[in-house]
Amino acid sequence: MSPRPTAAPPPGPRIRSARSGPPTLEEVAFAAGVSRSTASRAINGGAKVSPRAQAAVDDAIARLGYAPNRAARSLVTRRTDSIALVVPEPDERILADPFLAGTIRGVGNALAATELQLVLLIARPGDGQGRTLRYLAGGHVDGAIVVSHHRGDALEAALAGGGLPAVFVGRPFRYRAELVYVDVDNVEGARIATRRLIDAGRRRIVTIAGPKDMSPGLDRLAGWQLALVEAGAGPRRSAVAHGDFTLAGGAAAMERLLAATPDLDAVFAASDLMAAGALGVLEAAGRRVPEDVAVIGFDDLGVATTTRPPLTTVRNPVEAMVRDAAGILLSLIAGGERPPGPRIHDAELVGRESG
Amino acid sequence: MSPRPTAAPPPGPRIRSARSGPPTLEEVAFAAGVSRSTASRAINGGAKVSPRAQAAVDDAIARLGYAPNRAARSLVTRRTDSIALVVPEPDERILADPFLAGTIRGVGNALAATELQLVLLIARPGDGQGRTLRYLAGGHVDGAIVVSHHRGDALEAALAGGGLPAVFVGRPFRYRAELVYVDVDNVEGARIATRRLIDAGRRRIVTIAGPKDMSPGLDRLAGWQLALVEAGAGPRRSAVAHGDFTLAGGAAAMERLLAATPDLDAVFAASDLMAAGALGVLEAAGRRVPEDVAVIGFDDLGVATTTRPPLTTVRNPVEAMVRDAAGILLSLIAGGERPPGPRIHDAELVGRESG
DNA sequence: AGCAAGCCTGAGAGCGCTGTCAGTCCCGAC
DNA sequence: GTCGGGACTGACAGCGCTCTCAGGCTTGCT
Repeated sequence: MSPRPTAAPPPGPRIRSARSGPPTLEEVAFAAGVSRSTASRAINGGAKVSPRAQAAVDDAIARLGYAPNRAARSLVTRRTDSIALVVPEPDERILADPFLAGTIRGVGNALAATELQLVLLIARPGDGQGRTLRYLAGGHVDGAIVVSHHRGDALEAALAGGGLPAVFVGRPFRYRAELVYVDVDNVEGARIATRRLIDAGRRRIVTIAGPKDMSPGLDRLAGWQLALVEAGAGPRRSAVAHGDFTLAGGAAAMERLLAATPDLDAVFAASDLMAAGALGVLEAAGRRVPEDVAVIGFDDLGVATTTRPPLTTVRNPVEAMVRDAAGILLSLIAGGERPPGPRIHDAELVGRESG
Repeated sequence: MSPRPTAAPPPGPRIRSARSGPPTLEEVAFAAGVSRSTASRAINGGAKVSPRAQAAVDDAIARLGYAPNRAARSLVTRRTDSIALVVPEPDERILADPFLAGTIRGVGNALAATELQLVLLIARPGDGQGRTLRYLAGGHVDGAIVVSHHRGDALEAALAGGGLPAVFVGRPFRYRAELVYVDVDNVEGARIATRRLIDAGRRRIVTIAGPKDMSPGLDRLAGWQLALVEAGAGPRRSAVAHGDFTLAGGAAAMERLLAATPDLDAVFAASDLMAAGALGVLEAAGRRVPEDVAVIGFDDLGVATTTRPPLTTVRNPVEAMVRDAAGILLSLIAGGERPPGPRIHDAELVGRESG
């Protein structure tokens, strides 16, 4: 019983505390004149609680400014009411920052309607299996959304067990049937971009591909190849240069391409940032865009409109994709069935001036 | 004692142990042949624990794959071992995404060495005092880093009480002595940028300022004015146009400026994104950059190198700034003294081609 | 050899909350 | 008037962990 000494400390100076900590359920119950159990019931769901008791508790909560202690609750319910967003360390070679921002926005939106909190886990590369995995396995979150991982990420293996509900954003490099993921249709996106180039009469279409250890890099390269094959033009080895999704990487790749295939008249870059890098090199080489060389990028996450000329690109619906992932995760956590296959979002061509 | 009924529930599909949930301290202690207390001591700090016991516990932990239950620990220690990163909803008018990414990277780095977790709180605009404030006040985190808020954010008032250790990144719009913050020297940054323009012989230097309800917007405007006054040239009213830190906003502002001050020969934009927008308008208007009009931006967070010509700009050391903020917060949480004043980082001019 | 002083260790009491279980109370029905 | 039953309610047992308290045991000193 003893509802804790309600001694009066110096007039509670600030927002919370200065008293002996935030109010507890015990105090709420006391203030409402009911038992702890009833107060608890009134707070959660309110089934089997008389309107009178409910009102009393609600009132007490408001008066005291009560907020349930998450730790205590989670200790008994075994739920944490928070999910992890696992992102790779945003190093130099990252897909570009806008991607991260879009991701966060998407998850944030999806979670806004719930009481779930977002715990950001930055998977540091050197860390390997360490911290992140331990945290995830430690039952500190109810589920996880994993973004943009590289080949060999231990996460995939660890999460494949299905112990923890998890959804990947972007096809896991090493696919396993148990893994749930959402993605943009990278192959198709690259295909339609390349197709546009072909339809415009370009004859020597090269590509700046992404890293070989990231699925978007691979898939976009495949789409480019596919389009060429469909058009009856087998791609040439010298027409591919790998970049690392950065501006500088794109520029370097463009230089290699120019050297290997001087007669190129179009380039499909696997990311806008790389396309931007290519633009610079092209200009320095005296090639006009799009007159001499058409350029198409991928992502449309911001950079595409800042370049000159503005980039024709393929829209990567990050936000919708991530919101989707969050929705699936929520359902998984609620005990829903694992969706039969990945959820692939359409990639849409955005025509601008570069190609 | 009873180390939990090892009844066999339907084959627990969990990632960890098919037993009943993750291992507990009790189990570790049992495996190590010591008491729960000793095991606990061995895990935390290990003071007053014999090497023998310590080794036994370490071994047991490794064997069992034990990870402390955060909820239980936090329930008794009253610390949550997590801090909040409060970011505003990244809406259209946001300072630009790279800022967010840099922020996250900075905090991540600073926290990497600790056991602290990062909880991301997205302060939705419509939400007002709601969720975010309640969460912060609810004792769910040990401290908070608050980023880039607008005028009137209720956070400032709520956090000024000092109940929760908090550090702002960017000068709070309504400054209070109790508020701790780190910032880049916006005034000085804008001043040196403008000064460079003056020294280059530019005579009619206009500015695309930021929104009037954000401190960086105001401060950068002030720096521009300061430089002009120092040079003996009072700024003219028509030489200022406010943008909203976006590309489109910058473009619109540039158009207004061009109309109001056709003879302008230099523009200082309060952000690179706005500068990029201005670049487009300038080109469309047939003004060459930098020959006819010099352009300098602010931030150097990525866009500056993708524009043509590349932007001369002022580097905003976001990452260092945020890392600094995290350091201060950590010290605050540890009971350290509140630093006497804000920590202001130097803004550095980065010369490129636009001005 | 005897005693104080450490050094380690184990027992135990909760932290705040939920959920089970056994009532209590008030009905209408018999 | 009594009884069965539904609607609510309160007591209580932990969830897993930390931390205070008392020891038990080894040392160091006299």
